[in-house]
Amino acid sequence: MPAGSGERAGPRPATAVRPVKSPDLVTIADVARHAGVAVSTVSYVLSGKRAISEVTRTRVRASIRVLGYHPNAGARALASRRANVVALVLPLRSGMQVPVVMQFAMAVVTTARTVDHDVLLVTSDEGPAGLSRIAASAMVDGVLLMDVEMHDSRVPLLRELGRPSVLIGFPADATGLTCVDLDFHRAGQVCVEHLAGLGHRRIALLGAPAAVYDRGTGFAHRTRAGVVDAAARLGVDAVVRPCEEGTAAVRRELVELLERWPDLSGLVVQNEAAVGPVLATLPTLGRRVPEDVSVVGICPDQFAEQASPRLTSVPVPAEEVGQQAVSLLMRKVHGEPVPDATLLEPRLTVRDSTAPHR
Amino acid sequence: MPAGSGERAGPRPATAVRPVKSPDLVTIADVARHAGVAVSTVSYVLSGKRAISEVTRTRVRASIRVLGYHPNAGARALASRRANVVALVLPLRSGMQVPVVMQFAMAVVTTARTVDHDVLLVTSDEGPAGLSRIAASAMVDGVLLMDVEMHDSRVPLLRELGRPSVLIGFPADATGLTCVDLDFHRAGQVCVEHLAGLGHRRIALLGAPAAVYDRGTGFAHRTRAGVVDAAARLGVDAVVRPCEEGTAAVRRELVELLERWPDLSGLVVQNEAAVGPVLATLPTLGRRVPEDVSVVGICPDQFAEQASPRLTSVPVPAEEVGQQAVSLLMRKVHGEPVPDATLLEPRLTVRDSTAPHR
DNA sequence: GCAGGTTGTCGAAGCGCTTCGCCGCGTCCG
DNA sequence: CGGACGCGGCGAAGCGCTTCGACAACCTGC
Repeated sequence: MPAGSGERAGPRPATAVRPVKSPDLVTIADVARHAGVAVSTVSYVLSGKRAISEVTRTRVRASIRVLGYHPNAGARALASRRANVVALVLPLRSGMQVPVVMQFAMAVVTTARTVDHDVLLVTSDEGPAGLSRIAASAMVDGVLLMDVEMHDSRVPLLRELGRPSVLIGFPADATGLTCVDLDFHRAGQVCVEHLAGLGHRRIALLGAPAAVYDRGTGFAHRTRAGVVDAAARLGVDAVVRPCEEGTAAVRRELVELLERWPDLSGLVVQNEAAVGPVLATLPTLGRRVPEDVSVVGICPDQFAEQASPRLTSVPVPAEEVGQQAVSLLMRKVHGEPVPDATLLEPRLTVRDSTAPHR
Repeated sequence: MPAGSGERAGPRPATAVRPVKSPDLVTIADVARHAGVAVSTVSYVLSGKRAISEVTRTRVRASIRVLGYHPNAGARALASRRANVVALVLPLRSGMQVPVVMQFAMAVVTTARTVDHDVLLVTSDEGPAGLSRIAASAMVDGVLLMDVEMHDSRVPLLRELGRPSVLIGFPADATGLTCVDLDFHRAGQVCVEHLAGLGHRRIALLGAPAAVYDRGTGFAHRTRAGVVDAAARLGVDAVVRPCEEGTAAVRRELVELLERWPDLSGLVVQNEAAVGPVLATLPTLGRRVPEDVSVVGICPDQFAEQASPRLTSVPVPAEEVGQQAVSLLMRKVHGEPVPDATLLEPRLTVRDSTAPHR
């Protein structure tokens, strides 16, 4: 070793040290040498795929810690044919429920980390090519697809790819696919049941923006179906309408709705961005919440809590969906069988925005 | 080829097929064979690092297309010591401006793709360990850090890491770091200048939630400073207050503010979640917008457009910041010099929520 | 007509890791 | 007491790619 190369009394504060070799580099070979064992032994200590004696194991672990060793991801992927990375394919477009998407993403990342995987963020606007690239380059072991539409162009591709995948949301034809989502159909029903139970006989669903329905996004359609179903079954009149975002649009919609059906007394709102405006606007139209009109939201709890009055709601359990999705994906990656469909039961939380019909 | 191995009328729905060879595989060797050249030649065609004759090049390209070849990312990373991936480190916590963050993320992904890079999503709640792991495992060529705080614990670490990095936001001590952001200080000034120009003599800044200030988040502090500066310079009275999210909190805040300073006629709102409530609440307190009170927002254009009245605002140019960040990062990755600080000039768009003081 | 460049292509040596086969032990059993 | 076996460890063969040096073949210009 060149004398005194390790320490410097120079002015530089950090970054010093950096032993002998080039920038990064602490390879498994370094660890092996330091611990006085073979490279393969270190590998086995790490993977646990073969028995290693207690004593060697601790020695190797110590060397790893001392040297600050982290396996090179590329090399590992190459040799093991496992990248320990999953792709998260997010839509990138208007009308999507941004905070919910974010919650999903975060839940996915967090859960993935607990099983030693990282997350590659892919936008679907790169289209099929993006998916193929990711898959073919073996960058990822599996794919998580969000915001799936009823007739989603990515779905057939995904089938061909033959890579483990899990969809968050349901396409029209889910054959051979693994899907997870809140049971929106049931969620729609639950909202109506709640309102009907309070005696409301005419209700409205204020849904996602029209573009979302046109795109055939599953959750919107399924919620609508659930609302219509339950209404018919319970004998209440339900009118469903898409709703654009923005205070002005919401006001317009409400005015029209109340003009046409003055006896409207229950509202289901499935549009995060509309919740605030709806609650703010109703009083200005002479309808108090909940005295005159009861409002149920399908939106994150955070919104419901912050609204005033606090909103009775069915939250989208983003966290839970994200966790489920990752754990299903991991099972597929490991070749285990998984159920095709996982529907999470909606839970309605009663707060201050709903009351019995007068 | 085994006769008829491609199609199967069997009962299994998907996952079938799996032609001849093992799972994935179309390697560079396959391409070379198909094109009748050496492996290295294919590599050079791909990278353009050596001259290849027109004729060979097209032949190779054709083979690549025919076989649907995509280079194995792991192998490439291993051999070239380049992962072609950048890490995007996002905060995961309350009080953050979710839609803006999302916009950043999307801009980053999109821009990264244009320079042939992918994006690994990392949450900072894994802490320093996460960063070290990512860096040491050579998964990424560079790091993008979002939502940087004034005294951010990740910053010293980042310095030591010696990996190319770019921060979105500014820490207190930015020595040796590359940072990009909207010039929030200037943004605060611009808002005040606009209001002062309209004749308003007492204004308030309704800022981010208190937690954000406590955390020492740069943009909040810098905006506040800008507001205070400009107010002093222009001789207007400015009061600054943090503001929690939620309709109720906003109302409380406004009531208090107006009680204490009845002559308040200008409001700067830097809190996406508060914009709607503020505009909805002011009229109920007997203040029309913009006749009695002028409101300027620092928030995404989308919010400003959807508000009613349409909000005069300084948007956070997430798209531009994202692009800048990526392109700076790429230059660092390639060893080129880059400026330490990139401050984007704020642009104020006048809409319907501000008017001359009466 | 030949030294000295180009230009285009090839072969081979790794990059850092996993994994397979092998082997020297100590144990257990027949 | 010898063969079978499990345990703990080693060495080496790749994984698919990039890159370096070599080297034909083809120009130049004197």
